[in-house]
Parts: sequence; C-alpha cells; structure tokens
Amino acid sequence: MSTANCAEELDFRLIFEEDGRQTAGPDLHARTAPASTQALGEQPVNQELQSHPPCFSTADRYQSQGPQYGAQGNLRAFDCPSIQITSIAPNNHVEAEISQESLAAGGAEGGYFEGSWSRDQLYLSLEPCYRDPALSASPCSSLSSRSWMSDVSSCESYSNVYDDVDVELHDAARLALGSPVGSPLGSPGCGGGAFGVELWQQKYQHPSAFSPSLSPYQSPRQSPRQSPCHSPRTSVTEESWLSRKPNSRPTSPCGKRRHTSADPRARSPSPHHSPSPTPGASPRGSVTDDTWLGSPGGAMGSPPDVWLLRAGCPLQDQEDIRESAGPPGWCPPTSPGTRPKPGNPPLFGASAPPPLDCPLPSQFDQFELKIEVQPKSYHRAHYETEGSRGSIKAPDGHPVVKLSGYSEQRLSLLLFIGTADDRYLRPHSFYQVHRVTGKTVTTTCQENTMGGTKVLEIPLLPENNMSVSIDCAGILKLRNADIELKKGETDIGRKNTRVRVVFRVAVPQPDGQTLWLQAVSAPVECSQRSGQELPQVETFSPVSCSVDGGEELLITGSNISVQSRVVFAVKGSDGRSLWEMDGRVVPEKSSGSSIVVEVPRYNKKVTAPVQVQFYISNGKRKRSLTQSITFLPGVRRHLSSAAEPQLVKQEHWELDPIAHNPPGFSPDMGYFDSSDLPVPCGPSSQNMPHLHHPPPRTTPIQAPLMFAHTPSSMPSQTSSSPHQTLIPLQPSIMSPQTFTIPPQTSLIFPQITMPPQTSSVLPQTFTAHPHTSSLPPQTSSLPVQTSPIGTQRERSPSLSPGRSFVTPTDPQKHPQLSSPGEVLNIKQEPEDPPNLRSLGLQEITLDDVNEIIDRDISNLSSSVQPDQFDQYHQYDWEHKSNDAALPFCGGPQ
DNA sequence: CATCTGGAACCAATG
DNA sequence: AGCATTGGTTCCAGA
Repeated sequence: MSTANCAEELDFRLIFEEDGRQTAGPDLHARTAPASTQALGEQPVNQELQSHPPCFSTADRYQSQGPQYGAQGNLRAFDCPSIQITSIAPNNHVEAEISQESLAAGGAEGGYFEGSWSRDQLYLSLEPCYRDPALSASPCSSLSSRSWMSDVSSCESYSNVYDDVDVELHDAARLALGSPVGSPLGSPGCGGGAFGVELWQQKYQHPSAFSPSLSPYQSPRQSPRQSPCHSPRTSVTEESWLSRKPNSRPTSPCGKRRHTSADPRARSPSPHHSPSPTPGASPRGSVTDDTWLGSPGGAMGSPPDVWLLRAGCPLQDQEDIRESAGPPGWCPPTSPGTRPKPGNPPLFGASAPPPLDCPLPSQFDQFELKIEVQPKSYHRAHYETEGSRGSIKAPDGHPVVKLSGYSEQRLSLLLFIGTADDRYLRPHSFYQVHRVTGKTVTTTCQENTMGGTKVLEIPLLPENNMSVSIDCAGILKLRNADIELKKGETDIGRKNTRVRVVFRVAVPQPDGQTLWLQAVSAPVECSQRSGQELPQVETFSPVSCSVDGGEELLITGSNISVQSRVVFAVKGSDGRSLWEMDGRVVPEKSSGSSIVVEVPRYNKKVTAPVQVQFYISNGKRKRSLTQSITFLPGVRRHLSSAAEPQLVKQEHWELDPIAHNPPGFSPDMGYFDSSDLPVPCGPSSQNMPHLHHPPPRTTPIQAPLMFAHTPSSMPSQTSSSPHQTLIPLQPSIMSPQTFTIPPQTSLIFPQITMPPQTSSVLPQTFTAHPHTSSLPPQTSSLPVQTSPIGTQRERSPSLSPGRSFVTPTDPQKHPQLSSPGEVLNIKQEPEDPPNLRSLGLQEITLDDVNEIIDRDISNLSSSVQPDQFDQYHQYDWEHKSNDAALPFCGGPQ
C-alpha cells in the first residue's frame, strides 16, 4: 500500500513538476478561469487581494515547509520561497505577483499550479502532501496557494480588495478588544445568505490579510452581496451565484477539481486519503497569512531564535522541519512593535487580533479557556437549501466553554468552524458556523464575518462564571463546487467533512494588550453519510498487551457492529505492511456501540514495545481512523489487566501511579500497565489527522527548532494545565487534540513543546510527561485538558491502574515507551508514515535537518519516542482500497 | 405552520 | 465506453 500509494500521493508533487506543468497548468486555467469568471461576474465583488505578506518569522517554519501548510504558517513559509518561485513560474500571472509578494511561499501553491519551476521542487516535494494530509505537510492550501490560484484564474480580483480594508481594520480592533458588542459588522443576520458568494467574496475578495496589521478578523464587512439574512437558506439562493440552474443540482463536481492524479493541482493525492484533508488552507488561511506577512514582525523581520534556526535551514530542510514540527506555534503578536517569539505570550494589540489560523494557546498564566463539555462527534451540517439542523450538541445538552482566571468584565467568546485535518488549524472552507435562533436557544450571540469566515460572538458573563453553553451555533455546509470554484481555493471538499469548533477569547491585560486564548473542540463529523457509515473508535482498552496476543481488546465507539472487523497492522518505515492480522471478534461481548476482539499474536520477535495500529472496518472504505496499541515484548500480562480482559471493569479501576511515569522510565511493566488505563479516544480519533509526514525523529526535532526557547509555560492550544504529564506520548493517539507539555518536559525536550498549531494538528491533547511524575494520578489520568471527550476526563480517574481506555484524543494515556533504548527499537518497527520516506522525500528535504535532529534527539531520546509522533501519521482515513498501508501514507483519516 | 431530524433519492465523480 | 461504487446535495416526510 503504502509505498505505492504514498508514492502516488507524493507524486502529486512530482506530478506537479512534470505533469503539472503540462497538464496542470492548462487545466487550471481552464477550470479555474471559468469558475472565477463566473464568480466574478456574478459577484459584485471586491476582489480579494491576496496579500502577499512578507515572510513572517513564524512563518518561517512554514515557509520552509512549503505549500502544504497553507494558510497561516504556510503562507509565510511560502513567502520566502515564493520569491524564487515567482521568477520561475512563468505560467501564472499570479505567480509573478505573488512572488513579489513573497507569496512565494504560496509559491508552494504556485507550484501547485504549475510545476514549472524547477526550483520549486522543494515545494513540489511538499505538494504531494498538499492534499494529502498523510503526506503531511499540508500543502494544502497554503494560503498563498489559494491566493495564487485565484489570482491565476483571475487577476482582476486583486483590484477591489482594498476597499474593505478599513472596515476590516475596524473590525479587527473591535474583535481584539473582545467587545461583546456585536459590531455592526456582521449583522447578526448577515452572512447567512448566499454563502457561497459570501465566502467567495470574503475569502477572495477581501484581502484583509494584506495589511500586516490586518488580521483575519478584520473582515470586510459584508460584501455587498452578503445577505443580511441569517439563515443560510434564505440567502442561499441567490445565490446561485455560480449561476447554477434553478433546477439543476449544483453538483459539486461541477467545476470541481478532480482528485485524480490527472489534475495535479488538484488536490492532491487522492481525496480518499485525506478525509480531512482539507486542503486547505483555504484562502482564508491565506488571508491570515497574508496578514502575517504583512506584519512587521514578519518572517522577514527578525525571527525568533528558533525561527532563525529555521531560517538558516535550506528550504527543503525547513520544510522538513516544518513537517516534523507540525503546525506552527501560535502566532506571535502581530503588532508591529512586537517581535514574535515562540515563547511569547499570546498577546496582541487591540488593533491586531491574531488571524483565525494563527495558533493560540488555551491557557496562559492563570487564564484558561476550556471546553468543559465537548460537542458530539457527529453533527449533520445543513445545506443552504435545507433548513437549519439545529445547533451543535453535546452528549447531554450543548457544548460548554469556560474562561477561568478572569471574571472582571464581560467578554466576547468567538466561535468559528475550523479544520480537523492533520494540518494546522484554520478556518474550514466548506463549513461555516451558523447562528441558530429559536425558542430553545438561550444564548444570545452575534454572527460576524472575519476574513471570509463566519464568526459567532457569544457573551461570556461574569455572572455566569465566564461559562457559556453553546446552544446557538449550527454548522452550515457550503457546496463543494461553490467553494472549489472560487479562485484561489485549493482545498477540496470531497471527503473533507470533519471540522472542529474553535473558541477564542480576548482577555484584556493590565498593560493594555490583549491576551488571546483558543480552545479547539474534538473533531466533529458533519457529513450525513460519513457520520452514519464510518465506524468510529471512541475508547479502547487496554492500550497495551503482550505480543503473544490473546488478550481481549474492548473498543467502544459508533457505527460498530458484530460484523465489523478489527484489523491490526504494523507498518514498516517504508509504509509497507509488515504485519497485518484481524482480531477475532467476540460476538457475545460485542454490541452496537462496542466490540471486543482478541488481540492477534504478533508473529515477529521483538525486544522492545511495538506500536501496532488497528482500525475498525465495516467494509471497504468504511474504516475508522487508525488507533495505536502497544505490544509488549515478552511481557505476558500477568498484570491485572492482562489477567482480566474484561474491559468492562475499566471503570472501576483506579489510576496507577506508575502510569504517570514517563515512558521508558520504568522498565517494568508497570509502566505499561498504567497505559492500560482506559483512555477515551475521543471522537476525534478518527478525526485526527494523521501526521503523515514527519518521520519519528523529525518530530522531536521540530520542537526544538521551534520552541527551543519557549517557556514551559506556553500552553498548548487546548491543553489546559501544564502539569499534566505522566502519560507518555503516543503519537497515534495524539492527533487531534491538544498537546501539552509540562515545563519539565520542556527542559528535557524543548522540542516537545509544540506550537499550538501542532496541537491543532492534533486535535487531541497529549501531554508530555516529565520523567517523573509526581503528579497525582488524576492528573495523569486526565492528561487531556482538552480531551475531545469531556467526560472522559472524569472517567479516567476512576480507572484502575491496570487498564486504561485510550482515546485517540488522549494520547497521554498511552504508555508506550519504555526506555530510551527501547525507543529506538520501536522506531524501527513503527509505522512511520511511509509517505515522505517512501517517496524519498524525506531524504531530500530532511537530510540536513537530520543532523540537527540527531543532536537534539540524542538528548531527548530517553524521554520521548519519536514514534509516538509518527504514529500520528499512521492514521488513515480511508484508504482507497484496502491498503493498510495507506493510512500511514497519510490519506485522509 | 415552522423547525428540526432522519432517511433516502438523485446523480456526478471516481475507480 | 460502460459499470459499480462513493459521496455530495436535494427532497421528503414524520415528529
């Protein structure tokens, strides 16, 4: 599978170069142009400008990374590169322009368009990933790219942009302040309407990003076209901005880009792969990027130390780094005067709120924005042609978000729909938040548009303890065709149906600055079909077992049946399946919401723990995301967990202190046992994007590069407390959630401290543990502050030491690594995402980086396993066929 | 009667 | 080119 598949995906990039030139280029124009044209014609438009922000420091990392990271970081990243690209790529006008801008970064995307640039290869290499989350770097939609794209299709667009700038600025300021007050901007009612158009306009037409100071938030007010209507439905219509025929269904396909290789630009690698691949960063992202770029502090400016490091790296390397690093850290303050630093607090000037795709921590100092009740993992979004399908719900009521550490005055909680792919978090191109009204809605909120993204402003009141139940937020699905046809849009909608609900709040600080915090929900599947057909793993236990097999693994989730298969597999570094075996389902212990299988025996000799992936399959293309379980060599679980297969007991178990120990520390199995504690996988598991790209090693490295100097205090996006630690990181599991690293950890692995983005990448939270865990069991058990599943936390404490449920979201729980030495072994086995490696991309880009990494790693080796990170990658969304390997490649989740 | 929901038909894209 | 599958979007109907 893997290899081949991966190759394909990767090829994407290659294709670019080659095919892309030939085919892609033309296609683009053909397709895009028309589309854009249409759009243009219909829309009044302000054209979007793509801003070509200068390279931003933060961006740097991205820059290197390339196109993949589209939006935020990406752009920036691209910027630098882009320059060259520009010159190189003759094909696109856009390119030219972009290049100037430094959009170059976007260049990546540009590359996307055409493979013309020779030099681009760097980008190209990345590109494959572009759509392929697996590949990792998300090529996606780099902001720039989109912009580029759009530009390409129509240069005209540039023109109107600026008109809205003022407004945007205004908005931005307002937002920054977190004024509860709804700005007139977004009229509450507005927006809903012709969404497609709106988006269009917003995204493309509003270049808010341009001015450095502008933040994504700044949204141009509504474009003329935007309808005041609240309900999408209403507006919709007109909507047919695409000129779709009245009766004709707008099939998305319409100008849709093909996923197939035929169209290189198109997205990428097979759509299949990445479910969430959102490619992208959509223009929005770009916007932000742009913004960033524009910022003085921009990449070009003075990069932080870490960044500097990056800067020093060759593009390729940088890219690699980026990949490994994952999403960029939170954005540094955009304010001119401030120099962004990785370790800097998420403070922004009132006039320059962070772009929506800018990663932010969920906690800082005593302030913490937390999702106390996570939304359900499935919420069927409504189309404009449908009536509202209600607000996002939680298992018991509605999601609840709380700001702790502050209660001085009323603040505005911002809510928007973000991506749930493996890449950094950014506004979702195909979904928008929608204000739900009605007698059952008790929360008042306003709907605004920022940088093309709908944002709900919900009051956080001191009298409510700064906590609010989100019962006024629905999710609107925009037609793929509408979005994809927009110029500049590089993301594909197909199979990109998972989102995350993003909450932000601006906390006024004594010094006049504004502290921005962000909390990201677990992934939410918004497609009717996917929600009803794809099996989803919510929890499983135990999380480790003997290589001898025979133990029973209890998996809970949805869309599971006795007919479901549970496939265990180990992938080689090349992505090939080294071993694959079905677990024997125990029908009598299985039900509609859970399944018990006997873990198969691992037929290879191992001396160290092996990370084995498993997923539930309801048939071809109906697979859950890949989860990871640790097979312990030579360890026969005599331990409680082993002895008692009954997962059911989990609830009764209590955390074992041992569990807290960092992986690798305790040679004895106790360590593993701890891991056994049932951990909720969180809905996200599936959602979790796979980090496809980064090889095990790279991951660690990244961190260092990025955060070497980051203060331990930096919170991850979702993570809440710095202390959570005990649990070893498990890459696979980690994906979607937040990534929290304890201060201690940071000392050891600065690298670990990933930027918020990283966290975004991984929806779930995971915590790095200090070597020793002095923390109370609870902490360890509940490592995930932001765990997708709110209830999980509570659950974990009760769990017995012996077992644990693992949620994809809660990587922390995984015990995995044992000792450093083991780690090495593990790595070998591990299923690294074949993607890059298999393609050889790694070598290409990462080589240089490796040296650095090695250095860093040597220090880290003991504490964290690289594999963990890798595991991430393993997730597969759906493989096209049955390739087990595919998942690793980074296909869609 | 309007809204919310679940289900499914229709149909283009994909393989 | 034709066929089967997949998945997005629209419709319908019941609560």
